[in-house]
Amino acid sequence: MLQLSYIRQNTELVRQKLAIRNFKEPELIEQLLQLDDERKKLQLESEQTQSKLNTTAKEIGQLMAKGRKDEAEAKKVEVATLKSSIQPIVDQLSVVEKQLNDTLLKIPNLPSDKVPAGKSPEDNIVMREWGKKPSLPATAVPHWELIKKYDLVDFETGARITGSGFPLYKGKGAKLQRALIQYFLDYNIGAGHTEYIPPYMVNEATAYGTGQLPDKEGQMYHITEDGFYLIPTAEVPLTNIYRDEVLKEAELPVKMTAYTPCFRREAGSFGKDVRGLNRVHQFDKVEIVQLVHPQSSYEVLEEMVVHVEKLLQSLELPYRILNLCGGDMGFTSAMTYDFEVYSAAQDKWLEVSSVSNFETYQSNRMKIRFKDANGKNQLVHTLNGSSLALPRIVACLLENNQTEKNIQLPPALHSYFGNVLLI
RNA sequence: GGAGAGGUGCCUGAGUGGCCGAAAGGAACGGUUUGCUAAACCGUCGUACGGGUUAAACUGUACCGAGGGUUCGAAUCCCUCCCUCUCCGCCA
Repeated sequence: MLQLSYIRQNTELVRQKLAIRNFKEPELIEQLLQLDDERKKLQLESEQTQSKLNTTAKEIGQLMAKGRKDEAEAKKVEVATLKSSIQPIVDQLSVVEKQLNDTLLKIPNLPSDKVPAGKSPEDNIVMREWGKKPSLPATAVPHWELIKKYDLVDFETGARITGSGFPLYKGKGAKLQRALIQYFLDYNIGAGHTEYIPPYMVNEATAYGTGQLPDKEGQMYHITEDGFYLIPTAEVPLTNIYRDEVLKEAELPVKMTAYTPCFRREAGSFGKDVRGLNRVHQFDKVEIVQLVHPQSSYEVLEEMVVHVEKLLQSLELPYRILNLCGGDMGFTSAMTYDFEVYSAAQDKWLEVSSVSNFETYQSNRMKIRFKDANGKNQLVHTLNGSSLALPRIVACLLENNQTEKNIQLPPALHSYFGNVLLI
């Protein structure tokens, strides 16, 4: 969440930036400031009374020790009065604090200066495009047909085991998943990321930390009996590793990576564009997360973009990079680049990675700080990106590399897959 | 799942009702000393939100796993929950 002190000091700027994001409830800012004023007033009042109460309690102790019982009893009456006068203030204070917090949770992150204004995906800016769209044989078919032809993924059985959108990978289809995961992880480790295998379920506090709650409640699978959520991305457990920590400045940047399955309910997305692997409820993804010094976060964002680019290039998949406009960006992001690969048989761009800088939006919730040179605690900036989400990569690999008789994987995968051809 | 023990600051660990935001030791940081390293010595060494100030100084409140309760007063007593450890059971 945003920092209240920042909103207080830069109210006008905050309003302007939220407008770039097409934020629908600008009146929340005004409410927030009013609530904060009220909070301060109540806090001051209750603390002053509490202070008096505390000193009186100490005096009673001293009087008792000296055996001056009557005086002590008189003081006790005094304390009782103070206590009854403080109670309504404390109650009111907690109500206001709750409102304040709830309001703050409803305000999205501020877009950075480089974020274009806009309302919908049409307003995203294509930064660059790489690679040549392949010319496919006349017999070329979309990946869901290739999957059948080569018996790589069995959607029907997956649906029978669980439900639609839970693919059952099989044979070389399963092996390809494993090869890609291994390849992506090795690549990230090579760039200095520490590998983790985190829990795949998280508790409520963790889901709040990265901002999945309360904003995206309906998108996560919820295990109500235990109060857990299935992770929609490794970002959630990874970033929360450092929740409530104060790092040393020298420990930055913290670079992490993890493979995890990801679970998404994607409510309301049924219908279009959901065939085959285009959109599923359970998918595999390798994620990178960084905690960095505020000064370098935008530099790191660009580095992460290049990092993902090189990975896509090694897979020889044509891609383009979008600078997401304010209206299309996620709630918690200050700036996001989306990566889309070209799916030749569908003639479509499919999103395979999203690289974002959250600045202090997440770290403020999670209280991830570092001690700066002056000994002051500052919030770190958090960033993350996919490198990469598998299903659509698989879809493109299959489609773009199909020949009349087989599918030819790019050389980068050979040592991971064990041979050149995928049949 | 059953039985027991326990959760205190960066770490170890003392503290069983007021003198405790918390002893002591270690680590870390700054300094003195020193041919270098080591050692020794001195100092600093929690967080959040307020008040105050140009900024400090200074100051208030809260926090000893979380939430309630008892009490004039709670790290300390009571209740609930969470977590960790040991043993047993079950199980990949």
